Amino acid sequence: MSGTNGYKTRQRESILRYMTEHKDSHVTVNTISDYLAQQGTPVGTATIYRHLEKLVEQGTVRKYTVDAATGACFQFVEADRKCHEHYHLKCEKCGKLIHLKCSFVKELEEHIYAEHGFAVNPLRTVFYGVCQECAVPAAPAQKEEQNG
Amino acid sequence: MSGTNGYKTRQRESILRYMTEHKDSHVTVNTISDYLAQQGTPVGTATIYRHLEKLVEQGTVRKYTVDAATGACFQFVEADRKCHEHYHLKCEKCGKLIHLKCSFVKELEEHIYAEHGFAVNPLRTVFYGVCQECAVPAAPAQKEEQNG
DNA sequence: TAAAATCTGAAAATCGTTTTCATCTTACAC
DNA sequence: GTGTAAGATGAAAACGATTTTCAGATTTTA
Repeated sequence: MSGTNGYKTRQRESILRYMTEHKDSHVTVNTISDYLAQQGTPVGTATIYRHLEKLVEQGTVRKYTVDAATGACFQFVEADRKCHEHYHLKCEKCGKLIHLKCSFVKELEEHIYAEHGFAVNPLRTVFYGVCQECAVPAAPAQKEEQNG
Repeated sequence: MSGTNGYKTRQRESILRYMTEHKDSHVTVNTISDYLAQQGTPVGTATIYRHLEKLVEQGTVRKYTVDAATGACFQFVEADRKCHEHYHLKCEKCGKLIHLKCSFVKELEEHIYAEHGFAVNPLRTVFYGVCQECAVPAAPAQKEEQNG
């Protein structure tokens, strides 16, 4: 609490490194678990969950859900980017994160605050949807899990 | 499949009626289960899940997730009502969920699609922030589940 | 080096959701 | 009405993601 960021452990390093090296894909706890086990440096799932939770709390990692059956997804967020000044668009299909720099959104933020008395937090708010590349003209009519 | 919509049963009627009478709230399987049990017409959760699944398949009901810990939410959808989809504001402090019916957001949605080529999914997108009640007064600071 | 703070992971506990399966109901022909 | 096949039901077990427990291991700090 008092400025501490926790002890430096092999597990913590492994997880953090994995996150920084996989910024553009849907990372789940299993993804990480399987990878580390395969690398010969297994880490218990409980530990992975615990570290990710802390990383999310401190804003280093973002937590989101694409498919309820798959479980939570996590994504590393770069600190050097002024992410607090813009919003994000997250493609539900490819997992890509788009940094949206748009004055329109800022206006909406102000509108919501002025008219609805709600102070939006840009850091945690993510717009989910489908990006241009993943937008398929011909609807494949799959048996996909609904999510909205 | 061949035009059949299943047998007409008490359980099916109860569930459908509940959905049509609660179009504006977050309905979960437990919500329905508790209500029907209290009404003296209990329906097993497995049955509720089964019926909701069918209703979702046929487009009568929409399935979405607001909070992973709470589980799936369901909402009755009327054909003429689809354009009235609304967004949600989630207070990070007290956990309250606010239904935001605001044309400004709709405009933003259209703007993002037209100018940024991204099709926002309104039901999966949640604005996180702080509500009016939790704003200035002593922060209630709870241990809420993260979801952004 | 010792004590205190923190971390780890196997196993158990939770919790939402799905499946199993033996038993009812409904729809429909006779 | 009676018989029956397709479909529905629900208690309990199974499942899968996530959390908690707890005894033992590790990192810090003094």
